[in-house]
Amino acid sequence: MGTKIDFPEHINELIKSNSVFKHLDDEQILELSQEVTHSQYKKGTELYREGNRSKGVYCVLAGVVKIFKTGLEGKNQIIKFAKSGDIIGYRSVLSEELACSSAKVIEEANICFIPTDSLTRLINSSPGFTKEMLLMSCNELGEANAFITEIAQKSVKERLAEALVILKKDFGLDKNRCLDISLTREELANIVGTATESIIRLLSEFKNDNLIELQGRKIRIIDLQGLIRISGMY
Amino acid sequence: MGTKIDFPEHINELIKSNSVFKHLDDEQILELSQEVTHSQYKKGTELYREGNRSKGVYCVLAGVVKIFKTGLEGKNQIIKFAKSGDIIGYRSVLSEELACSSAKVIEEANICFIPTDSLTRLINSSPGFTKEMLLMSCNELGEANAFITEIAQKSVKERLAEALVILKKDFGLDKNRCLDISLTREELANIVGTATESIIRLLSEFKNDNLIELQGRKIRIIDLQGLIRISGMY
DNA sequence: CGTATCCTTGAACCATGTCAAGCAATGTGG
DNA sequence: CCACATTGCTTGACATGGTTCAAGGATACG
Repeated sequence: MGTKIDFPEHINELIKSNSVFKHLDDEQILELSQEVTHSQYKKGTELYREGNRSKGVYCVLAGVVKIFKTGLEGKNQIIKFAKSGDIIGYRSVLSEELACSSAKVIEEANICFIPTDSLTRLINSSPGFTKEMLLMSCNELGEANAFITEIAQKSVKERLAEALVILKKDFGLDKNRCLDISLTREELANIVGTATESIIRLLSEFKNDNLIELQGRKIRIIDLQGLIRISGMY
Repeated sequence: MGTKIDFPEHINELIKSNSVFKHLDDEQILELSQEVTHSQYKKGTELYREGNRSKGVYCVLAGVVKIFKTGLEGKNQIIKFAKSGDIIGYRSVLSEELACSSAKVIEEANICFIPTDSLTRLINSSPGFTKEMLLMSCNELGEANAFITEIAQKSVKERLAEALVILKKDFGLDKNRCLDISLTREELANIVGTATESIIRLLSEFKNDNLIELQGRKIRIIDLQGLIRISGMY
């Protein structure tokens, strides 16, 4: 087993991180490995910003990045979180448009960067790669459509309950059964699409109803079924 | 000029309808033409339904189809309208999942159907086709993300104004400067994500403010700039 | 030309946003 | 290590946009 060619460790990790790369042959990987850069990013780093020209895509190997759009009065809407295995920023690169969202590191992250030209070459030379990208895009599209319906039809309380359930699914729980992601109240509000104050009041309501416990930003899940019931998921 | 092979007329129209087909060679088109079916659908026809297994994709040559998701209390959220040149239902086919939305004809439509197997073969044999599909998917993804932010942050009034502006852009105006698409108040509500009554009250407010005129389902656009200003688009 | 669907309006209610004020936690420079 | 600044959190009071319910009128379509 093992690769025949001795690629840098971050390239091996990159390839393992996402199935889009699985069809590439050694030659394509070699070429790619000479163009991919790799960095550690601190919390708060902005990877790209809405309205700017994209220079390439980012592949998250570790850490967490939030993807968001800024509305009229500077209020942000979080579209998704990217974590290990996620590729972000590809939409504007492929459509050759300005970035339509911003990306900011919210947990120290380990990220590879693939320049536009390299990505374009992969698309043109590897049908398998393109096909995997297409699948990825379709999956995100399905999630986005579900999100639209949810935000349009459910109450803030239902949406918050669902957000907690989804965060639990995506990031899991630590040893204390707390959500393994640290978000400010404002960020929670920017997921749910509501005011910070509403989040605070609902979280404390959930606490009173013995669904969760709170210690600062730590949210301990006590009654997952209860949250699912409130969220109206099925 | 003209094609060397004499394909059925609907196949020629299909190929002209959308750039995803532009990279196919005569052999691929010939094969496709033997598998594609073609029908006229009356208003109200259901093409597919949320939760069912998809058998293929639909290419709209003429008419209008609404794509929507049904929420908990039977309330629908319209995700998009498909018209001439649009391909629908591809997400679930490619992801091999059950359909996550429903499609219903709202204006008599002329539609080609491409079975799953044919689509899969095209994807596997034509990198150009796959690439175009990827672009299409990315564009829809961009629109979906914009929609999320809008519905999460804007008031019902702003969203209705924006919906009218977008309908004007997508469907144009007839000779009387009326929107060239006929929607019930309920359908408008299902786009905007609100109650039918709210739409009625806001439409009549817009009428009082000399932005639009109403004659049944006909909506005449009087002051497009005014609508754009209210919508907060820029 | 009757039936079903759609549209409209009023009234009451309430979920949610907004504003204001104070506290807690965290970080920074002297 | 303290003082100060900054940022985030919480709570209360209040305003209001939007939903819901109910009832009657208009319109579309077979």
